[in-house]
Amino acid sequence: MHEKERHRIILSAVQEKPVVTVQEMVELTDSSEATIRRDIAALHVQKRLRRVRGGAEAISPPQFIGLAGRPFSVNETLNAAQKRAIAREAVNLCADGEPIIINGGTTTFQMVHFLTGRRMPIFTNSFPIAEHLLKHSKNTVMLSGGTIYREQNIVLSPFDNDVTRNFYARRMFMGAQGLGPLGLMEGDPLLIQAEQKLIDQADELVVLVDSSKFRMRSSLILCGLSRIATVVTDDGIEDREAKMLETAGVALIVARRQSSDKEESSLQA
Amino acid sequence: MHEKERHRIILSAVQEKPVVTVQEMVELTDSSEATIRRDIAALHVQKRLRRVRGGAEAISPPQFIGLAGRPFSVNETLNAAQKRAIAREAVNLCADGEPIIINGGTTTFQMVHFLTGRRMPIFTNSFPIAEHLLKHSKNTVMLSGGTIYREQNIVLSPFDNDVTRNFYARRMFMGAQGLGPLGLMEGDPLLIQAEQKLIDQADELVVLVDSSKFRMRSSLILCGLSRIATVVTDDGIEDREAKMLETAGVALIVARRQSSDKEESSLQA
DNA sequence: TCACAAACGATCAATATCGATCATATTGCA
DNA sequence: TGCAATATGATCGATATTGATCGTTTGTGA
Repeated sequence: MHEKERHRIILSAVQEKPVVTVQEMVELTDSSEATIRRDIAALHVQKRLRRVRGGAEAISPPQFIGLAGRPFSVNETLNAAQKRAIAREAVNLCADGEPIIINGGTTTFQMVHFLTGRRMPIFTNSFPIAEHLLKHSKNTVMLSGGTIYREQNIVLSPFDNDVTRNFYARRMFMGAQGLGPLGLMEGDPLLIQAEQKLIDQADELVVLVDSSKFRMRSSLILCGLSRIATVVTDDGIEDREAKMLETAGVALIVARRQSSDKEESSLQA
Repeated sequence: MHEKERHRIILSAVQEKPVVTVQEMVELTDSSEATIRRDIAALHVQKRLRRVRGGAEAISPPQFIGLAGRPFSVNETLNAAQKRAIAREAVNLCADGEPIIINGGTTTFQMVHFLTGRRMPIFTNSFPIAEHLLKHSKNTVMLSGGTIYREQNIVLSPFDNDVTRNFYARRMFMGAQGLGPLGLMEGDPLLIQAEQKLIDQADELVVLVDSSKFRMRSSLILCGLSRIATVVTDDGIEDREAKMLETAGVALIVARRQSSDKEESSLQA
């Protein structure tokens, strides 16, 4: 990864939340601590961010902390490393110029960091995703119309005749609350509604779920496994669950987790 | 492949993505590193791009123009006091719970400051207005769907069947580039398109223009004076111009500047 | 206060990129 | 065709960036 690209990613991340750690940036950019420190130092003298012990913080007022309360940013730190690794693999599936749809959610939001250097038409129903992409990338951003729901952070119209129907993409990316033999499960009826509007606007459905989601259950089923083209998850997935996807004809991508295991292996004997 | 062709490809690539690597260009043009370096060096001295280690980046203003941070930086400070006073009067027309439509623009943007304590359904096609209302007010915010145009800061769909048609309000607020005997004038065709979609969704059209706009002319006419219900402007308006509005049956509200803002605006006709 | 761990800065080797040079290929023109 | 001019590709030493490893500093909690 090149210097400019890292800088963009770091700045992108530092806007999303007020303070980022060196470790997070290491995971995000897949480079060493030393490099990240040098980057932060360089960006600091450029006054593009402020260097603090442990990482960096935004030079300007928060600007980006979730919209309404906190449902977004609370969830944000939960399994952040996994979500980022998963998001990275998801973005790797995309080719420049290829239109994609990104459904709102905390996992899919992580995709924005890896989309900063890309240039593609992106349709989303997530206000924060649209906002971040607008401010930190050159992608063409399209947003669904309707009421902005603060808690879910999505834009949803009660009508069927909105602009959503006029957008088509090869791939749609979405998260979920659970994934089991019966298919994709969601917790919030509002999200189901939003997802159902988008799900038919793309050929391939790519589902981003950390491995804990295979053990989650919910009462609302969005669609069956057969509708899913690809699942991106982390290495916490169990053989039985992988088998389930395989028999359903779902492609599986396991995102490698970058850090967090070094402590274990470096023994003290 | 000819030199000109490579240059064209490189420039095209660097416009699409913020930064391109030498390697990418080698693959794209099927030529050697040395050639690409020479090309980049040549384009660099021509100031068509900026050379950086590992590749090249777009010459355009370092990073993010458009909305980033401050919505409309240049226009923002221009006549800010007047615009604020005008926006205050415009918001004073609204009753809590009454739905309104706010068209994007620098003057209408000022309305957000006076809407922070209100609670009403607000429909807008302006991304910054929606963003600000979301973060700093409890109003119900509805946004039109479509592509987000960075320069104009509006969301516009090329289709007629978007959610805009499903929203109705008593009043619509909009700015303009000029206001003369022939009616409301706008400079940007894109804005005309956006405004035409909204203009029929409200009974009363309220136009917010500082008094300098009475002397501005433009080539694109949005609608005649008769379509306008109310004009809000500042005390720089001349008698002749007020007369013009009166004979057209347009209500006029003159906003006083901040200094004596305890006084109510003088309503004339 | 002390011990400990995390974060830091400096250094060095490995790697990637660059710039210069020369050999080769292509083009333009007589 | 033959020749000169230019463009291109390859090579190699010079330079810059990166990642790892030190010892040191800073923050934390007992």
